[in-house]
Amino acid sequence: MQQKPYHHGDLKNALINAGIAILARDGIEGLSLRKVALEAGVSHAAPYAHFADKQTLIAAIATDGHRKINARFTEVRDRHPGDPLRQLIETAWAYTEFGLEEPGHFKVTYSSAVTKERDYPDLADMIERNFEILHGLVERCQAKGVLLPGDPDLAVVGLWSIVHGFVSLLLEGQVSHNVANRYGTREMLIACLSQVTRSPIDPLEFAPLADRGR
Amino acid sequence: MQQKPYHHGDLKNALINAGIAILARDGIEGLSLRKVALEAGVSHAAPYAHFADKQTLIAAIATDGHRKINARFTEVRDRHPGDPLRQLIETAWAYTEFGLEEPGHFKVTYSSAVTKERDYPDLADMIERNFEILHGLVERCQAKGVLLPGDPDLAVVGLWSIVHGFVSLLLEGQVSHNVANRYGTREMLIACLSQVTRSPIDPLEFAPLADRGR
DNA sequence: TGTACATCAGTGAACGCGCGTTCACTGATGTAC
DNA sequence: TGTACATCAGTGAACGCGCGTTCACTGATGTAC
Repeated sequence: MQQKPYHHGDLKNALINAGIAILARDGIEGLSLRKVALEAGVSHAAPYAHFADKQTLIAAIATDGHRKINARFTEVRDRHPGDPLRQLIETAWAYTEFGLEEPGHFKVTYSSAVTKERDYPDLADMIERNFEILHGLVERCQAKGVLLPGDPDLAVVGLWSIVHGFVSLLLEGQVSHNVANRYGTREMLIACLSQVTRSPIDPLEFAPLADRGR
Repeated sequence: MQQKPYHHGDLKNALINAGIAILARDGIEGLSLRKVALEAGVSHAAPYAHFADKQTLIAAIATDGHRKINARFTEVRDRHPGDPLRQLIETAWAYTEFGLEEPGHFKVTYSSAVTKERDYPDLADMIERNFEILHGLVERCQAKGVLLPGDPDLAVVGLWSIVHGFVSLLLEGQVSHNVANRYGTREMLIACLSQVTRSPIDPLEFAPLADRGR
């Protein structure tokens, strides 16, 4: 096994993962093609064999982010069949966890850094699939009286707004320490969700003690 | 009146406004000290007479953003005394309008581009003043049954999350065209708010026809 | 099985650019006497 | 009122840096016969 084969084998995916690693280390501002190449152990021109330009790499990283979210969402949906309130809460929590665990990747995934979805069909496809998961979730919640009736498209926007806003405010350090020090992240999320939810949320059931103060 | 007096007179504020202009034209990525100086009609080293470094200028721009939000918030509060639901909706709308009218300025204002509030007392002060306005609003809403009872601090986080998330998703182009083309911005905002609100919102009262399709 | 050749992935030097920051300077202003 | 001088705001050249992208190249792989 030689240490440095001339041909990498799977450089395309290696570059995507290198990009994610850079995002984790240096944040969204620190993402450059040259760093990505260095991280992947390859010369700085090598990425151009796999990506037309920086934008295209970013689109691939965003697509990967949507894929990870998709995996989390479907896992939650399938784990709690017939329990829309639980699905709602755990889906929101999965989104929050992704944001807190990989802030840079999260921001790229939901930023306009990639403007033209039209040019990246894989990305547009994943975005739509995730929208449809939320759509189904919202419909089930409405059917059980967990959410108000009404156009589910609007309800998705409302639900997504509150969770996305919550994560964004946390990541940007906007939530006053006065509040964030007194409650755990999951507690705060559940407090946000209780405001939109039409059935009361029992804190003992949904915010186990293990999460208090987290 | 000579065209180019050697001394500007009010360069500090001129630089802040130049920065806001750059943000409007080139967005948050395009903000550089050199462009700001050029925009203000001054050599690129001149800003250092007024700001220690780029961070400090950004902090001043963010402070100005919070000040503008503060002006909008207090105006709304004083225009609708004794009507917390109206105050809630118009405060949310004022926030949304600021975001849509000045996306770059909005993003800088609510980003972690300036990390250490501790070092910018004016900024921290404005942030706290705006938090307190929201705090008062939420308490009035709770007292009238517009919002659920509970720790007002948590309710502020929930309310702010939904509005901030809504604006962020709009600015990042994440709201599917399928939805955004069918509803006006104000309609969507009010749909989001109806989900948190405990008193129903009459669309005819709060989303006048003039705003439909906007 | 062996050879010629096309194809492909990765290299390293080079390009031009805009950036934040510094530094010695200069022009204007204000104050002390 | 006039002069000397300290203070201050703005200038322009220069620094070193990292960036995206290009280009001629080279090493490895795969295929045709």
